[in-house]
Amino acid sequence: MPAAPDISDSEWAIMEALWESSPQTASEVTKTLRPTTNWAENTVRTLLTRLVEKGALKTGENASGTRTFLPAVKREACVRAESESFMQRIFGGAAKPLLVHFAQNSKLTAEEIKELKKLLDQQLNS
Amino acid sequence: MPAAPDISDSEWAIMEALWESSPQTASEVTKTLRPTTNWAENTVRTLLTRLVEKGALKTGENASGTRTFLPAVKREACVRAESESFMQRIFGGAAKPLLVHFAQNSKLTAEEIKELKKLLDQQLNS
DNA sequence: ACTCGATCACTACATTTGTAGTTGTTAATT
DNA sequence: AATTAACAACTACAAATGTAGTGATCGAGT
Repeated sequence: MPAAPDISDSEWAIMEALWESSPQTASEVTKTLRPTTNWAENTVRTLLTRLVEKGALKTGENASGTRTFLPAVKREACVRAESESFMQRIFGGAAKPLLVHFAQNSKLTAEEIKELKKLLDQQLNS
Repeated sequence: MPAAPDISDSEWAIMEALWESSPQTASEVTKTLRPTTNWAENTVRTLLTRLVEKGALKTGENASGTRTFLPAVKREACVRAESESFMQRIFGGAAKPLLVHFAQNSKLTAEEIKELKKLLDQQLNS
């Protein structure tokens, strides 16, 4: 599996669309994102091209011979990479202060808190 | 308190140095960061200037009349802003998946897990 | 007074990012 | 066949970022 490339903000939106459902053609992606971004189709095409260059996407063809795009890297890998670099940048690489920060600054429901506690317990036996 | 401005990667290193100890002159900051970054003094000066323009730093003078720099925004506010935008970008703004991710992907010690659980409990009564 | 090192204020310049526009080709439609 | 709509491939261009270099000034030491 290829290393997760650097994916910018706008590019991330494109990736999400394709992780969500792929393959898609450029115009399909544009339509998918239209409600949120309102980008011109050429903008989407530029981003798609850049993502292919970066190795984040691969291309194929649909039945009518139109180029389609699909992820070449797993979302989970990219999330891990971005998370790692964020944690490094802001929390000096330490997970605990990060978790403390988000635990304190988010309004979590009682239900969510219960689940998180359970998850932490599972981390213990491993 | 001023809104937290956008602080880039390199700039963040400068801010950390000054949150850690301020005021500092440009050459002091350079020396402070030298071990980690090895930046030329002019690089540091450029970043300092940009941060002042952005309103992230203020300037003063030391006894010898040399310009000094000090934070104009609190670290905690910047951490919150960066964290917020990261959570938005990668986890669609939802805290729980983020917490799940980091809880699962970090090797936490038993001690840390205990502390985090306690912290989560405190979130309950509030 | 001259020189040297520190400080300042500008300028420089390649990359990356955000956001398109322009041109050429092709396939479907009158 | 001419028109038009998609699609593809380039080109555009400003702002932000990373990383300095240059030239002017000023105060300290010789």
